[in-house]
Amino acid sequence: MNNFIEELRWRGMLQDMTAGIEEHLNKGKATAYLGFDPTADSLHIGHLVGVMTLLHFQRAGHQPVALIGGATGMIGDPSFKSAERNLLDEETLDRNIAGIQKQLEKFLDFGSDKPNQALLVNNYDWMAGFSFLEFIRDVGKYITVNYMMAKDSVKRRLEEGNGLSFTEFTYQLIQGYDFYHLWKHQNCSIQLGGSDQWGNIVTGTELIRKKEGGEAYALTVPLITKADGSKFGKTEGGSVWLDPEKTSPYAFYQFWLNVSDADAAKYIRIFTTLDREAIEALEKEHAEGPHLRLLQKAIAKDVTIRIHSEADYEMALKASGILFGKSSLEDLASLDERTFLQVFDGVPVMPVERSSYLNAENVVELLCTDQTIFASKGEARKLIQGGGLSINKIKITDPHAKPEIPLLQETYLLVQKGKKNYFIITITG
RNA sequence: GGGGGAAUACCAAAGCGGCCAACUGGGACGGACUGUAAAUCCGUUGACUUAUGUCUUCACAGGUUCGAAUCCUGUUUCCCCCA
Repeated sequence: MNNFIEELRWRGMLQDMTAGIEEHLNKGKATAYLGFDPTADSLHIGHLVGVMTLLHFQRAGHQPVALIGGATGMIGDPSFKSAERNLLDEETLDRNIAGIQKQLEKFLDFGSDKPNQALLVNNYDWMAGFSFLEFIRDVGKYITVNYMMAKDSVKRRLEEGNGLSFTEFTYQLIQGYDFYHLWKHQNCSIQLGGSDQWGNIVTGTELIRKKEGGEAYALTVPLITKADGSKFGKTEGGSVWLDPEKTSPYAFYQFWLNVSDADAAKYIRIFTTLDREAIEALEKEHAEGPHLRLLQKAIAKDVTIRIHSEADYEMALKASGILFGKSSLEDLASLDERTFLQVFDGVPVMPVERSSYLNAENVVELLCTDQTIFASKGEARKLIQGGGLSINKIKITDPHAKPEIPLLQETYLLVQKGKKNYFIITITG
């Protein structure tokens, strides 16, 4: 059994913890929980820090509990949000919970043969039947309004003058009660969470102490930041999801590969399970040849395989080589149709009839068959004149030239607008 | 309520009768370089068109003029000062 706290500490995943937690953990197997909001049917990589925290907890021999906030998700945490959330209906919640559970199984061992098997609980199960009267009598009684108002999350909302609804105000009590419930019924003595959850977590420890004189602990992990100050986990396309339907394994792999040097050393500790020696060796190598981006590749590989699969990783690697390597028409043509379509999965497609392809006066006309690739012919012409357009990896320089480019698989043209924007023209008919 | 000023393309900001599709900066997008990076440099940034031409733009609606983003009238909105 390795030391959970030590592990988090060297990985830079320790933000704050309550006194006595180390001693408590040293006594033997403990149980900790961490909550996920079921706001979507998939987790995104922002959730990954929490998931990894639970993973380390289990690897340290302890029992992790993933709590899905079926009840709290109906309310919305006021922490660091400026406006109240829309309430989710039950049907959506059920779907979201199922999706999230499936993803958690890739990290945590839910096998019942383990003494420290992971558990998945849904606070809706114990909150749904809780009557208002019972709640204010059994829970509300122990926590003063003064205490609740002193929380940063609440204080901020009051100061901003927008106010917050009673429902939101109650959030910390519900979360506090979750902790109490798990403490009471699952012997769960620790709540883990992002640093923004600190206030909510200690409301729980407070409740446990006041209600039953019990001991409970809190531990938070830092919010992930980027060196350039922009928000972590976002691309132009939005969040990076774990669900391959929302973010393709290729895009997922690319996200990690594009992490900046400044962030890579931090992220490899947080998002992979590589041990300290391996990471330090990689860092050393990376420092000698930063352009090889060994750290980024290591993170991308580890995370992609875990979330998706070895095969998805291979595919992403292959796709990246074709898209960004010094690949040629031959490389493209060497792909069989199935692989080609997988590599370019998610790329916008513009269907063109074979007759209009054959009759096209020039490249621009072909490219502007509809608005998929360019909004106007002028735009297409300008880009071509600026040297920014390739078809099947061949740079087009003359907007008036006839589109005499061999089709891939007799059917496809791969259009490259700039370096990173790909489109496929499918010749039909 | 009285007085003054302003409204320009994604944003900021010039232009104040023809040389204005509109200076410049930022952003965005492309190119070169590179590590699918940062920094730097270069180009594009209303639409159409075989470029050197046409069409629609400078709050809105009218007007003056051969000709207006630029002058006049009205409308709307915003800002400042005095009450």
